[in-house]
Amino acid sequence: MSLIQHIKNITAASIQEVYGLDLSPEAITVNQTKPEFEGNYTIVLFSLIKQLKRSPEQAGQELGTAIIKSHSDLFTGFNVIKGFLNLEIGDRYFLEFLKKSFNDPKIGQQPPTGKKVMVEYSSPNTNKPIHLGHLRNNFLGWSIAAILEANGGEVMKTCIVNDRGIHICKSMIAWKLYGNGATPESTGMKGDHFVGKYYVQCENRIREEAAGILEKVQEGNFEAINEKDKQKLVELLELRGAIVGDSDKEIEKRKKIEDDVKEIVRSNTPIMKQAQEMLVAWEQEDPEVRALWKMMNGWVYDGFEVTYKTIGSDFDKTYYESETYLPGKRFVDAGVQEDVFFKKEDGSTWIDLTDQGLDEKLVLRKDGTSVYITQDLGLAQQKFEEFPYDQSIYVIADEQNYHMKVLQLILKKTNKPYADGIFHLSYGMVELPGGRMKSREGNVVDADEMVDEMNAIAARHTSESGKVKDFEAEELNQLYQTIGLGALKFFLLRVDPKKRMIFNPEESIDFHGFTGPFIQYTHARIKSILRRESPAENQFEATPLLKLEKELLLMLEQYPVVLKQAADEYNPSVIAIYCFNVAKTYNSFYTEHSVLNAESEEKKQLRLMICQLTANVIKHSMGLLGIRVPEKM
RNA sequence: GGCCCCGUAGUUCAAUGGAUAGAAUAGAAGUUUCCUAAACUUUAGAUACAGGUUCGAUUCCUGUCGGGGCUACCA
Repeated sequence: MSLIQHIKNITAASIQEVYGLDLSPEAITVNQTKPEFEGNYTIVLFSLIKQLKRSPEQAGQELGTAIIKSHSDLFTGFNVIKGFLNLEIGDRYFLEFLKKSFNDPKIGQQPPTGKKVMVEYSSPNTNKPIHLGHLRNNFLGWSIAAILEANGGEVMKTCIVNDRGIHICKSMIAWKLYGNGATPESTGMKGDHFVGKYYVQCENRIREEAAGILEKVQEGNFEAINEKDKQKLVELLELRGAIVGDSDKEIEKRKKIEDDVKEIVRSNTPIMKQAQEMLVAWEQEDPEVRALWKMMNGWVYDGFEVTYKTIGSDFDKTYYESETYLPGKRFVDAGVQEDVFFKKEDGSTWIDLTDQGLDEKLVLRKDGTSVYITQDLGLAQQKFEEFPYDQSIYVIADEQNYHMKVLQLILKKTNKPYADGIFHLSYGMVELPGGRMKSREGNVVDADEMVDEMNAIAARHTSESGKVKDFEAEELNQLYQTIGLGALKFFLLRVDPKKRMIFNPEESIDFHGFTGPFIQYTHARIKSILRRESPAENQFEATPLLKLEKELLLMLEQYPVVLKQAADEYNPSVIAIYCFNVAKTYNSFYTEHSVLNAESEEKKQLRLMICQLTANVIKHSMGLLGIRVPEKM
């Protein structure tokens, strides 16, 4: 049991004993004592005083006395300041903890709970390479899976590849029009980048063509627009003309309408029409289109494989949208039979969510083809059949909050037993100082380039320090990768997933301070000591612990609590922050006290054990973030 | 228009309703005959604004201002 939990239980028992009041241990707030006060843990009494019918001071004195009296083996003193009861933990507890756990490389690992959890993450589109935002997704998903496993869960990692749709057709049509039969091999490009090049080329072409059409449309010439869109455009242009003022609101309204107009014009460009035709041909299983699709997706998968291997993403099962959209349609058909979905006159299929405060939602187009959410319905069913989970986590950016809400709601309305287990791990997007990244506009930070750059910086720092001159070339490469990727992963995981974060490409990611390399360096320093001497498994006199020794042990003892918190909150940043604090405290300890030249043999043994324990906790916790720690750097 | 999220040092991030709001970085000043200075020590600097609830509010509620997202027969 963790010390904090133990203190809660003891406090509840003491309250029972002194006041005859039955309180749940969970109703008691126990914090770590602020450094400016005496003590290690603090019981906050304010919330209790009404029930205890005492002043905070009096309650503190009475409780403190009772707690010390009943557990003189654990506590050595207390003080009361205002409503805070500060408790001093005796050295003995920490020494026993140290002896018990210093040599456990799997420290923190919890026994199996039997809980089955599926984690879907990464889920790329196959029309372009992955960028910095996708890296946050990959690192988060991988780390959450590891954290849940460490807490005793049985975890299955999955990935849904969005391998069909209009975006892929854009790459395909551009390649057909401008590629001249080029391949990744013939150009020496990585497959995903190669295909992404054509996606951007298609977008550029759309923009060019749209500009010309837009000009004509504004002159009242609609010859390039289909009949239905023409109606819409006329309406929109009228609406726009009616807004004449120049207040901020009116300017914004006009801009919104203009954006709608642009979007309609874009879909009427010749190249876009070709892409749409290609999509229809794909659904009709046109052999030529399918062959091209297979070939280009194959190139992308070759590229992804390299990137995934580098960044450490792996999956127990990969799903493909091209294989789940048909089950999705069947899901909808079944729902129509059960009257959960309904058909409109034009043949489209919908679900009414207005009783939930949402709108009606389309689930099949009037031509019977599936939309985005259709395949998610089919996939959810398939997932549960293959892995009957207690919980299914979707690591998806927060721009899809509405989509995920709708998905879960539909599954509930269709009485699926697995609907309640669905959890959307909604994370904030990575933005640039100028706003969000848009593949369409090409202002993205490419993942492969980012990794290369981080490795290069790691190489520069390493050679400047000159500390690993005995390394072979291959070892050096490994080290650069460990440090560079460690810096990148830590940078993206140290922030609360729910919050969006800003990355400034002008300032490269730091290697000092609150960073991965800082912690890796601390680990390497510890290992340098342990290479010279290992702790002996002998009994040592419990000499009084010095302040930093005790502080470190106090912190290390909390590791399982931190692990649980990270799992409960689906938040790897809890671990990143904890691990940084451990490393920081260790560095102070390291500077202040010599290990190998300690004041006495007992102190040396004590400190060697602390070193060993610290290294184990750092290695294990960084491992949960997907970050390796080097023996030397 | 409707729904949702976010405003904390110059910057990037912390803070289950609890003590004097923590870090990192950038700034200023120091530390190496001694286990790795990617380190350590000292210093200065912030809760957008106005109300309310509370013994106590960065946190909860209301309003104002500012930023973002969603509201597709795109994915």
